[in-house]
Amino acid sequence: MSPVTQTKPGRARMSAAERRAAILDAARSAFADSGYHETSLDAVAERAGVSKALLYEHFSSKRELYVAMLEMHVHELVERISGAVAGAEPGEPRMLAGVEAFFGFVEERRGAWRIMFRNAGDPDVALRLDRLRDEVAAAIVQLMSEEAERKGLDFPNLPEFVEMIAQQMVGAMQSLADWWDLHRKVPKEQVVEAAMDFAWIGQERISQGQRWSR
Amino acid sequence: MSPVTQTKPGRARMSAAERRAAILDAARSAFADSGYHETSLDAVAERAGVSKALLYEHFSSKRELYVAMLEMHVHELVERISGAVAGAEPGEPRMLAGVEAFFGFVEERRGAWRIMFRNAGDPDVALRLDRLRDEVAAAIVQLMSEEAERKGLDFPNLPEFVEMIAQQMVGAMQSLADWWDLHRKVPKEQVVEAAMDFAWIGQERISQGQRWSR
DNA sequence: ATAGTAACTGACTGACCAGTCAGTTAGTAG
DNA sequence: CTACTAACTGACTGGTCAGTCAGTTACTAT
Repeated sequence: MSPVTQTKPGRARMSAAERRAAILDAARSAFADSGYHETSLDAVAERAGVSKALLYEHFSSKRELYVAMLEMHVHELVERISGAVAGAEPGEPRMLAGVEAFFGFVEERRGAWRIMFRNAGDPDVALRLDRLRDEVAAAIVQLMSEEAERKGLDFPNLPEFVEMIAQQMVGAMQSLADWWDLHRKVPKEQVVEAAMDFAWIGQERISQGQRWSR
Repeated sequence: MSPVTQTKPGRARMSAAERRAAILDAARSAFADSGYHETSLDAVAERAGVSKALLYEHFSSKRELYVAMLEMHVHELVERISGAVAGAEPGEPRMLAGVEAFFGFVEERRGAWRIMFRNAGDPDVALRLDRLRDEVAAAIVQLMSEEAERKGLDFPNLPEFVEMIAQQMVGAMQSLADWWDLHRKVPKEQVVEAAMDFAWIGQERISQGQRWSR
């Protein structure tokens, strides 16, 4: 037996990149459980199986760690949606693809979803998320405009109008996702369907020039 | 001149009820500025022009103070909406009344709105707000069902379906209100119109049995 | 006046926690 | 084997802040 160089099990030494990834993962699960302010870095360190000091070898502050972790998931979400949208035919199939990609993310990355839109807590972080929402809304505005042009219709000339519709679509999806998070028994297809029923129909009628009164 | 009993100006002694109200008001403005965690009770006390110890004569903890303040505004919002809804004819006018009351609140009570849905921060507080959202959604479900019955239509039998539509309506309004908070130049009527265009049309078509595909 | 009580305060404490530092340990190049 | 470096740690600190306490001040009833 050569009992030399024996490291504690589970305390394997890792390369910087591996350790960084492990810390990000621990951060995700810790923050998802308790929110930003309620989670101490000691708790994150413990979950990652390292000392708190090591966290500072990889991230220069609590906020930086949080933001790096958040950004990772934001990036994934954006990639998934924009990939799905880009690969679909214009019009209805495109919207369906986007909606499905979105709810797919929510389904698979439950923890990530919670962090992204339910725990912000910190003002700066909330700001970053607001920007994300606005980007998504802007993308929707873009698609709706193309759509309208394709059909030879024109939207109400009021420039804020389309923006307001897009903001509502984003809010509706987000709210539905939150609800779903607490009602997981409902299968994804039904959720997607409800989203399409509500948002697509509303949007489509509006783009045909129909308004609520008269 | 009778320079006796002279209190420092602005440090007037008040009855318990007056002081309580003053503290709640200071709390609203302080919390609205910086969020729950970022606001210290010393800051609230200073804004109210009293010592921190006095806060504890009226509220037994920071959270209790926050919740009391929140509850006050939640109550006002609920009253305004339910009052407006109750006083309107069923169907479209009813929804319009509700939407108008809602955006009226957002317009007049800007600070309150921000506190309520933008800087919860604390998990318990977020829970209270979730419950509010669910109550509102439940009320919408109720109205939609009555509406459907009145018209002799029936909604998709799937019980979760109506719930999902209602959740989306709530989310859409909330999101639009947030957007409006940053784009105040847009007049209320246009915001209300956009909300009605999106949500009413979507809801109405669905209640006529129309679905997005086929 | 005087006693009683309700409003109010300054000064304190104990816990928590982000962030630091002076090291130790384990791979790895020569 | 040795020197070098990169991964890693325990123990500490300084600041913040919710919550407390031992009072003081002003109003009110008798």
